[in-house]
Amino acid sequence: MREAHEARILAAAEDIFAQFGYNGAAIEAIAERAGLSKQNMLYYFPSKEILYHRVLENILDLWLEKMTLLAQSGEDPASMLENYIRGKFEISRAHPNGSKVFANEIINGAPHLRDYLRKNLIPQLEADIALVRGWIDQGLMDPIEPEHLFFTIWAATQTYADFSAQIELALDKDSLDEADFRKAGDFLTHIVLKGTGLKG
Amino acid sequence: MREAHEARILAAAEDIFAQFGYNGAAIEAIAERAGLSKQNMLYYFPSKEILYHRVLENILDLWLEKMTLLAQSGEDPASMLENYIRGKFEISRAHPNGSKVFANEIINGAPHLRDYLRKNLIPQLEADIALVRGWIDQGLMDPIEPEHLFFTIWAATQTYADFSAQIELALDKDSLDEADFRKAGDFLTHIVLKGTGLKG
DNA sequence: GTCTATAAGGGGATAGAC
DNA sequence: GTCTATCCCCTTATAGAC
Repeated sequence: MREAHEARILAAAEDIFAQFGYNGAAIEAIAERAGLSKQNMLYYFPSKEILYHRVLENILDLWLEKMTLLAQSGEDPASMLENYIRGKFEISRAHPNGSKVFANEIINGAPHLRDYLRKNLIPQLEADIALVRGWIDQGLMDPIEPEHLFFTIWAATQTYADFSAQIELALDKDSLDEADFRKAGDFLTHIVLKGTGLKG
Repeated sequence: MREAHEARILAAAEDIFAQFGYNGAAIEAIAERAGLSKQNMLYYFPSKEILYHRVLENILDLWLEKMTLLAQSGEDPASMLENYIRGKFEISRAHPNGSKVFANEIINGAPHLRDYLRKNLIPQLEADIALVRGWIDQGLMDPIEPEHLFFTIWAATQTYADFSAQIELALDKDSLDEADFRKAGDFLTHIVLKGTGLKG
């Protein structure tokens, strides 16, 4: 019972925070979307701040769990990198609102998130960078700067969630479907693998 | 006099809107940064909404003026595309806060901007896409989907402005300098030109 | 053009009955 | 756990003197 309510509230909060940002989101709007009164929702999440933290946490746990290059199952660099890219697109497709909440937070300087990122994201990134450097040292890959490879992949995959309004406008569609994400994945995979010298 | 005040207010507004979003930005904070009282600022810009519109307008005019592939002076596709990429990086470097205001707006569904983009951005994009299609038809370039090329370039260049908090954390720097932007530009240029078959 | 004062509303949070 | 009622602060915007 409590669990079901919390889940509905968290889902509603993700939507509203994504659309209006932290300050623009009214907790009353979140409660309404979850089918509760504002006061009742405050029984489950005593403050807006606490609710927001929980939403951010959920997204980040999901991301960090799945999104390390090292966790990819491929045998060779090209397929590991492709798996990583496809995986990030899949998260963007499946959780666009979570991505938007995160994006809002980072754009505003990551006031709630700085420490969490330093402790959790950065170490993963360092390990992935070391892996790529190894590939370069072995002559498997062009001598690019691995940091910028990751920044570019993150940006290019998340843009289909975060900037969907602009992309929908450009593609003249009401919403992006799986085919759009597949094409985007095809494109990025193509230029990353070929562009880094890993393939063709 | 009026002009000088308006310019200071607009600059301050860009900073504050970038950091706090539309709703989170207090006009008093903007006024303070501009060195005026809130009431006095309201003499120049009668409402928050009007001020925000002016800030958005300024950014977009700058972007649209400079950022069409067709406007690049290069002779061949590779140098035109490189100029385009370098130009977008330069705007990100020079106007990070403008980029953030724009990003906030798009993430939140572009409520103030939808019509403007449809009228101004989309036609430019269509023309640029047609140009790239021409290169593909002439066999100068791999048969990629031009839309996604542009989405990727936009995302990868703007991320150094919008997500600077994350990137600074990853690079362990207080702020990004020209060298960082140059390296980012080198990387993106390399994988785009090589990845699309335009070079090397 | 700039100031003091204040109206008007929204929204987060609490109190307390049931 | 849910409801009614309410407090209180923050913020936008206006009124009016100088």
